[in-house]
Amino acid sequence: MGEALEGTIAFRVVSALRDDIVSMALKPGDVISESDIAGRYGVSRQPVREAFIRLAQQGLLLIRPKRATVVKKISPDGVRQSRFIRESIEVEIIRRVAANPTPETAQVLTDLIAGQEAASAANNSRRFHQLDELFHRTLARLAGVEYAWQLIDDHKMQLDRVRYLTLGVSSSQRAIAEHKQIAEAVTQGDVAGAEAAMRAHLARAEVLLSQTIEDFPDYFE
Amino acid sequence: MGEALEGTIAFRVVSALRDDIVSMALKPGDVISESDIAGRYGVSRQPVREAFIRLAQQGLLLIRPKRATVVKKISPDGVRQSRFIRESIEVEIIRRVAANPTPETAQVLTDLIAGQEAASAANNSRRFHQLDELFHRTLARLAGVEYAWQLIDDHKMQLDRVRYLTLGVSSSQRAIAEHKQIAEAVTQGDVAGAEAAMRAHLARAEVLLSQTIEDFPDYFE
DNA sequence: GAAACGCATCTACCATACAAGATTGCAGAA
DNA sequence: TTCTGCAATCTTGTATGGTAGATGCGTTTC
Repeated sequence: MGEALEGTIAFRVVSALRDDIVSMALKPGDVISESDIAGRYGVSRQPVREAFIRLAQQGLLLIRPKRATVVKKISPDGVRQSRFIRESIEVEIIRRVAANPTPETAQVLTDLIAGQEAASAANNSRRFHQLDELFHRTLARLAGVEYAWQLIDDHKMQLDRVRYLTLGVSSSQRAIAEHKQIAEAVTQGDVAGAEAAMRAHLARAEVLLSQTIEDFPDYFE
Repeated sequence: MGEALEGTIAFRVVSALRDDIVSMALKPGDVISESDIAGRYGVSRQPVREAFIRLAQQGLLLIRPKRATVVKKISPDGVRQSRFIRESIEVEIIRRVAANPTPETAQVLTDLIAGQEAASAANNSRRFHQLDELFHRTLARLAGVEYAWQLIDDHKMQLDRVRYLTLGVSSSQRAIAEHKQIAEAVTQGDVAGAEAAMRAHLARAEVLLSQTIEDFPDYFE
């Protein structure tokens, strides 16, 4: 659904700022001004301003007119609703895929899980994370709604910020086991089972939020 | 999740252009330039440019760098996936509401339906449409995920453009009957029944798309 | 001492000028 | 006639100056 203006200064600024925000190099509550960022990147204020607009629309910045622009604090309720949205869509996806399983489905999913096991054995957590995301995006593709995943991805930025605060906690073994459950139910055409497995998989990360809020109260609103 | 810069020129331009696009006053494929719109509204290019960026991010405009900006044609696949997203979320919403029905729930829903019957009797289609939308948004509020509705609303713009091409076709009587079915299942705590009723309600508008594409091929990609 | 006022100084917003890529159409040559 | 190439003229992208609103602090006043 988006646009395509790569190569422009504004686009580079957007990418750089988004990475800084999601990786917590820019912390929630930090105030940044157009002039500030413009000077830091050696560009004029104009493309920076446009980058601010884009990032504000994605929920990462809060523009307070004539006052300042701040890195948006993480909204616990926003995180909750982002999870709701993700679960709603992913459940519907897994239903559709499980309702019409094909040989290709089984093959692709088992390949991805094998890749995750390899990445886990090699302690390559970055690769593991990439494959984890690819697993979910592939399900969306198999359901014919790849754009829907893009939507989830946008909202996942909010969740990723929380995840970045609690790095290393996730057990890759458990995630792999859950992916196997999902894949098995899907290939057998077990719609209800696939849905239950997906809900369980998504619910597992839930517990972290309240603890994270206690650990980093200044980053939440 | 959004920002809050009402009162600015850019904001006014965004609203005006969005209304023009959704109402088909600006047709898919129409080329508009920053200077063009700026002159038409008596403002400078700057706020218009920012409005373009926002609308492009919402999927209504397509900015082709150094070439032109065009009103985005309607993507049949995009419409299909927007429906998928809406159905996924609204089904999950109705499940949650039906799982925990309260006296307030029943009261609010019956009030809204009564209002729709009044609007239908008065042939006030605009009012009817507002209440129809409010019915769905209220369900989101009752489920505690009002922001999720805002997400649906963004995507509904695509669907609304199609609807605008087929105006007057919807039977308000049938819509009211379906709302009653949904409300009844919800107040009785019938989760499965509420889900089925909601799916049927959302599925009813499906048939229009292929016919609309044949009638207005130039508006689709 | 405390509260109200005013000014310096931030900010984002808007207007304008310039730059550079893309398109169009015409002119000239093959 | 057809193709090539250049130039005028579109477009969006970027830079910069000025404006108005919001803030914070020091001064003044009661």
